[in-house]
Amino acid sequence: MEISVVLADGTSRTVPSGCTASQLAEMISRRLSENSVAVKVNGALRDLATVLSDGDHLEIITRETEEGREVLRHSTAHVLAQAVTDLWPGAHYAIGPAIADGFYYDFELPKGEHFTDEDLEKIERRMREIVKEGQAFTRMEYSISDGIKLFADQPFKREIIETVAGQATEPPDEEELNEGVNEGALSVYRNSSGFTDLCRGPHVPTTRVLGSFKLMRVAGAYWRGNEKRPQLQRIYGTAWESDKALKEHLVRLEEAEKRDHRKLGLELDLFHFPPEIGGGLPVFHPKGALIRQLMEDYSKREHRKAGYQQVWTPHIAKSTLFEISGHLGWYKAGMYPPMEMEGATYYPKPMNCPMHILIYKSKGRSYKELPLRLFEFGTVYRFERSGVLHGLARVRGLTQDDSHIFCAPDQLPSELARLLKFVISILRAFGLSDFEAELSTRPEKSVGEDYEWEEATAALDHALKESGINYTVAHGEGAFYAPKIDVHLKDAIGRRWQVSTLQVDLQEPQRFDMEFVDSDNTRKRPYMIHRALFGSVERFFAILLEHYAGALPMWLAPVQVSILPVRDDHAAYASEVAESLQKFDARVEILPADEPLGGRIRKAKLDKIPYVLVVGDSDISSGTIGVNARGSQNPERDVPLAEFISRISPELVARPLDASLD
RNA sequence: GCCCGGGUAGCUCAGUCGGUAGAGCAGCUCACUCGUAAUGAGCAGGUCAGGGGUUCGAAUCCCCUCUCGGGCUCCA
Repeated sequence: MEISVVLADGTSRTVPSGCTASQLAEMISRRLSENSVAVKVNGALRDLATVLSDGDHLEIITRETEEGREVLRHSTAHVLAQAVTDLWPGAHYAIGPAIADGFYYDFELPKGEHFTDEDLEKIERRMREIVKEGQAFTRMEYSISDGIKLFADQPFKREIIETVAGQATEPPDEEELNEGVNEGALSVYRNSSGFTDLCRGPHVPTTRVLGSFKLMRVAGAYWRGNEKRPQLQRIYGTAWESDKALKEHLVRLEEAEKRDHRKLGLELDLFHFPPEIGGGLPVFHPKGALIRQLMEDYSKREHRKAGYQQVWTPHIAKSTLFEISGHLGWYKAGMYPPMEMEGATYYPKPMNCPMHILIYKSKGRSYKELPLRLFEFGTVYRFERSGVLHGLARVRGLTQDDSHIFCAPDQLPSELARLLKFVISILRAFGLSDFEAELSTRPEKSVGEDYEWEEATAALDHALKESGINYTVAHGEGAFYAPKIDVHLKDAIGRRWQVSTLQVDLQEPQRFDMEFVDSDNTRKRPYMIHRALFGSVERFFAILLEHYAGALPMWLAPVQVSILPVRDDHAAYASEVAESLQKFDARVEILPADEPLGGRIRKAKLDKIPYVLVVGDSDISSGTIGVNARGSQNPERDVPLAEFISRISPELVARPLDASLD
């Protein structure tokens, strides 16, 4: 008997009945067979041991594809659990999925034991033994009741099974499906040594195909992500299709570490976090403050051009304000504690919106004033839990480039579209170009009328379509009072950061009883849009530093040109050159000749100065300079000063070309 | 907040078995005056995060606190 299957390239192939995917791969080529880790049968991932049926559409998954890596990682996680249960008999294992670049597995050790860093080496050694043994992964199906017996001494596995079996209340979620539980039957994998795990699979045929992995770290993780449940020990690892790919990944991690804004902040003398001030509260040194100022100045100018009016509001306000706004109701945990003064209670503001609303309400508003766009670099304070603080990316005192736009209901779609374009144009001006947006819709727990939500969500959707930006819809991920758009960007080494956020607020205009007089002389309620563009200046600062690895574009560099006289007697000429450049608003420093030139070059390079100029005898006589540009391997000699000035003057002016609106 | 790991000079780090603190860079002084990624010498710099305990003796062992990092949870 023979059957016919369809391969990924569309061709048909006749194979004997009973043929498995792995046998098919062997028939096609030895190379394919060696590189295959799983198979997609009619679109579903399966083990290579799967017996093929007539008419199946097949795609052999090889190890270097994303899906192939996922299988390798998942199988490696499985080996990790096996190693841990070998070394700690009685250890409970919970879940162990593949994740970006690797995998993890959560454990609970007997007698309250915890893993230490040294244990990772021990576990890794055991894993390598298992890999060497070439243990086969075999898939089996169990009934729910047999499964519960099988995992009698594995409480977490049992809980997963019981949940699905209806002995608990929750329906199966994605995680449980991943773990191999489905209505009525369990999918279980057993190694040849007897280790058994609940798992949907697929897995590689034997552990021998694994090996390019490394355990990275141990961390705490709550069972099912719930901080009320037991805290387990999570081991993270990375795994790849080859040692080469693994090594490349480790090099990428090193590269990312070099770009860490906390490290760069220290090296380039930009900011630090004095313990005397407190966690999450940075101070900016002169160079860091200058960069901030350049960012803010540019932003302010563009906001003015785009029809925003800048406002200023204080840092604290009486509790009354936050009672009206509702912050004390739903955001209290995120607020700094209150201060009592003259019988009133004051809070540091966690957001600027209530104060901007008061500016709106300071007088009667006409439809002729709308949209009213208020804008502020507003510093807010939020009580972030100590464990979440992370350099400038997550702080307790932050400055939002915050805007609140009040418009008539019929202006909402066009205003949002305009706003999103503006946001993108500013982000581009900072040299960022890889964006993705996320539209978050109404969550289950929320307030407001259905028609309001629909209208606001449709307006946001319209804006996204107008902007042409790629976006996904995150169903039910909106704030409880408003749908929103979040803009994410990818930096130079592919990391995603969330920056801008746009929200259509359905609550605050009501809470503050805001209104305007329309052209028909009736009072109407304005719509309100919250918008942070950088997100926070601190965070955006961090993103820029990491994106550029500290080598900021000319217009943001705190020092743009470093001038190095070769000898002391060239100092006067160096000053002349400096003055000429300063006439064009260049930020210049001179490194005097009290140490050898090579040493000074090195310092300037480590400071990532865009242009290092060397001036000596021949330059004085002919009015030239030596130019050593950042990133260039070939310093230039005898460049006429005027020529250099005209070369850099476009760079000295803030902003790249596509920064303006429309 | 929770789990794991750290905290030694401004920075990066060494410090063995518990015997009382060390290097490089940075800083300062002096000399050197040099054409493209580290000139040399000298000086100064420390309550070994803080507190408590064990000990004849603690950077080192134990406990507590603070703080930083990696995660979890959280994130308008």
